[in-house]
Amino acid sequence: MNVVFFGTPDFAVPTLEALIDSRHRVVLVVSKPDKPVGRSQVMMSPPVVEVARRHDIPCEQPKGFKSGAFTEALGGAGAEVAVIVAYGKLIPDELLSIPPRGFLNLHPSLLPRHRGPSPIQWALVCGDRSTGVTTMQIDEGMDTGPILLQERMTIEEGDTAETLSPRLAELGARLMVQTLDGLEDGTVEPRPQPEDGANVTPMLRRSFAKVDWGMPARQLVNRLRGFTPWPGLYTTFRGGRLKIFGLEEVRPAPPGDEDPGTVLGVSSDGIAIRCGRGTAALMTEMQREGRRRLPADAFQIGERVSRGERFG
RNA sequence: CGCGGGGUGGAGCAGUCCGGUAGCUCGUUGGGCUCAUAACCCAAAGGUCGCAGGUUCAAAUCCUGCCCCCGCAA
Repeated sequence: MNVVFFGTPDFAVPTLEALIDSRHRVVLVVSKPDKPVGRSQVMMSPPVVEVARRHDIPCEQPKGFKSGAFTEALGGAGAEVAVIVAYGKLIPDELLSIPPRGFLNLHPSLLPRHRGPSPIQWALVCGDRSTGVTTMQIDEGMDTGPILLQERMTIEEGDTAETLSPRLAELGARLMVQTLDGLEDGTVEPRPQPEDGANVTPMLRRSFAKVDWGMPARQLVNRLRGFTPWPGLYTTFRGGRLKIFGLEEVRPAPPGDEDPGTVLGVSSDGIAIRCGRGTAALMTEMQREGRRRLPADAFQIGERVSRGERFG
């Protein structure tokens, strides 16, 4: 089949490459506009665009869909189906009917669980033991369309969004090719999503990164996993910002009624901090603003954190 | 030119504003103590103070340029 591919970040790259290598043909790639990146604000193209260029596939990077220019380009591409993987913009309903077979989406969760914009991160934040990928047909709702194929994946104890994303991207890439093959052969049938177990994940926001030490330790650890590498986790310390890169729950938690954020003790393993509901967490790796990222023992040598001091 | 912090023995930091023989904690090495120890005591080694130039009797410290690392914001 001739395919139009919508995608932007690294997560979308494996699917695009898998489609290029498949029996289908990518006739047009659509991605978000270039944007300035980094401290020096250099203009950078999205990863998907880089791949498209390497394969000499035509590219569109519309700023919006209001003008008819893009509608025309989409219609003129002559594709039977559109595939969306982490494009980053909502497709207006009036475009959905342009490709004869509609729009397909690769969603990195086991729908209907974790609909919405940040399913990978939220699976980790919720402490899920497994997650997966779903291919589906797009309808007017938010990730509510009929399911085509689904595959489960185990979440490892040490997984973060950073380690889980590429694995799901690879799994999803294979699944999307299977889905297209199956649609073409008539062996894959859309089936409606159950409403049971559905939830919608909120878009990640910068403000989520600030630690609330009143949360139970386990929840803070899960948030760190889900928010790595972005937006991360930080707390305030001696008037500055302290990024947290390593956090473990202390079990069993030492007894006591200190305020959340209080330092319970310091060792070469890390700094033990009181969290919500009587729990405690051990901060094992951190970074002061302007400074380098450090393991707890090195941090402690320079900073001399003492028992009773407060974070947050 | 988006805003800001930092580069000082192997590690992490202080010292820079108010120039004057480089300091703290940890580590390393040797010795001691101990049944023993990552614990304790004593001692030692180890530094072109990011690079280049300038001012000065004298520069980690003041001035100029450059390199590298990082936080914020995008």
